[in-house]
Amino acid sequence: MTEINFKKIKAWPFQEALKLKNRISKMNNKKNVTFETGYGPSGDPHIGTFAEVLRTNMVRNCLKQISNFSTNLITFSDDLDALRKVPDDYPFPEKLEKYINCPLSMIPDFTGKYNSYADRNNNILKDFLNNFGFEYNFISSTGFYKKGKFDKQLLIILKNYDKIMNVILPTLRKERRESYSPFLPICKQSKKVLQVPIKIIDKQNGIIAYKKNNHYEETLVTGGNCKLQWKVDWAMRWSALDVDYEMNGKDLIPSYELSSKISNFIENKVPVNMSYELFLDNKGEKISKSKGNGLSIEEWLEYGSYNSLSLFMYNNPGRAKRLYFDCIPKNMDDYRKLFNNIQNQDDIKKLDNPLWHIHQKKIPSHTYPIDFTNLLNLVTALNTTNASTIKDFVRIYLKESISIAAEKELDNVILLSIQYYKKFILPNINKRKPNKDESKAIKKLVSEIKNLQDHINAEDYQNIIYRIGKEIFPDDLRRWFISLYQILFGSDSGPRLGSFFYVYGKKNVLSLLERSIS
RNA sequence: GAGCCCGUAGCUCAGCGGUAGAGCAUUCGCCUUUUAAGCGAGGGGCCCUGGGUUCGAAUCCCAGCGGGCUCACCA
Repeated sequence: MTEINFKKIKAWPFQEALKLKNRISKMNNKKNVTFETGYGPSGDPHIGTFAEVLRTNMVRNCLKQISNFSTNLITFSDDLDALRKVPDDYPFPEKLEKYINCPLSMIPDFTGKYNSYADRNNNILKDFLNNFGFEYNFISSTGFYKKGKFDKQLLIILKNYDKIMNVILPTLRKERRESYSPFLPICKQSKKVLQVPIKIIDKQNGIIAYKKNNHYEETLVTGGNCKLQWKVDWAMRWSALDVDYEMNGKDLIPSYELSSKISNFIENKVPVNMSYELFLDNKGEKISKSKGNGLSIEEWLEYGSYNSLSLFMYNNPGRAKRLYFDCIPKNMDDYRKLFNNIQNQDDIKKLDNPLWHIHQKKIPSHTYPIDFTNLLNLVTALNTTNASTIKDFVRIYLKESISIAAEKELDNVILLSIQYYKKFILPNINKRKPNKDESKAIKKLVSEIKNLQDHINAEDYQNIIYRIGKEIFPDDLRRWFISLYQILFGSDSGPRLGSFFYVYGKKNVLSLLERSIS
């Protein structure tokens, strides 16, 4: 095996993996490395959450490449967290309204398919992750709290209650300081997560009390009776789950710093961290579920491939990027370019190719045989949503035959291009009406085509078009073609008409022409 | 107030030590049929400014000037 100097690899996941390896190497007896991504299932999974898992997995993949540590990736769902607001796009808002401040995992799923509201959102995320072929350990916060898997850390936090409060309180406003507590008791009657001041009753046995109506109610901090306020919760998880690496959006940089300080009073475990920039919508504003701006995972996948989405997520995580529909064609084409590049790259150069990271070093052997933008032009030019017509034209264009595997990719990308065309191109197309002369010529075209026998070839069509063009625009044949494109397709250029008519079929051609002059 | 990101062609951006790049836009040329699903050729740049490091800086470091976002309530 040749020695590779990984410091020279520029790809960011390798640089992150090196940072992590250096840290881990200093620890004694460390054999397994844990990556964590956390998310709150308060609504449909956000594309940012998804990006975080994707990117974390890329770092994990690189660490495997440069070291012998075993690794695992935790996807942690903070589903004991309370519902604060009903998502705008939720189908049953009035039903959900009643459960404000209740843990997400204790709210029923009103769609009737899952065990709970959180379970639904968790499963949608898991489906996405599975489709991308990730290995991960999904952890439900609720499950861990209830099984007592956080009890040890909860007791340590209670023991160091004052020290932790001293770290947190200065970061809060006066009003919030009055009510703040790292422990949020879960009311046994209302099931609500309470944000109330607490009194410590028994540090040893983990008992606290909070004011309820006119008396003090006692509760255990352990066993899922209390949840931690999230910054403390985060720090607690690092210890309890032994987290070595975790990313976060730049909005959480101050929280990461605070949680790092808090962890000094738990078990002193702070993961290697990377912060990434947030995604922006087409106006340059942060995308969020509540605003519904930007793009969701589903929306991307409706018009673009999984791989194009992965590529977008791979590129420049440290930069604020506009995430909008127009990113899709560019990333579809970039993917194909990089795919072609990687075929001839040596083993070291491959490590810098985004595809190595996207595919977790298992590069596929084929991809779609035509650029997406090219295909979009074609679909636009043909002005059709018929997949087999489009495919026939792609065949003519490619000339050489394609493998069955590539053909499958082609079928898929044709469907995506049709979706894209319907949504973004078709609404803007303006076919114009023919003028008197043009109308006459098209009528003549119709009657000549009608008189031909059924199996006409492309050349025959082309000859008729030329002949009629010469009669009506003897000095400017070019204008004849442009006119036809404008009238039939709503654009100034298009496919060679003879070939198009041939592929499109006599019946379809006649109806297209007749419609244009009606 | 603090933190993060960005300033490169008209626009959107890539490049991140070794000749300044792509797509779109623009200009010109090319259909009596051999890919107009366009094709070919061009124009367009103090790589924000000023210092530093270097044989060499758009690229690395420092300072400044612009622009944007985020956090300081919740997560």
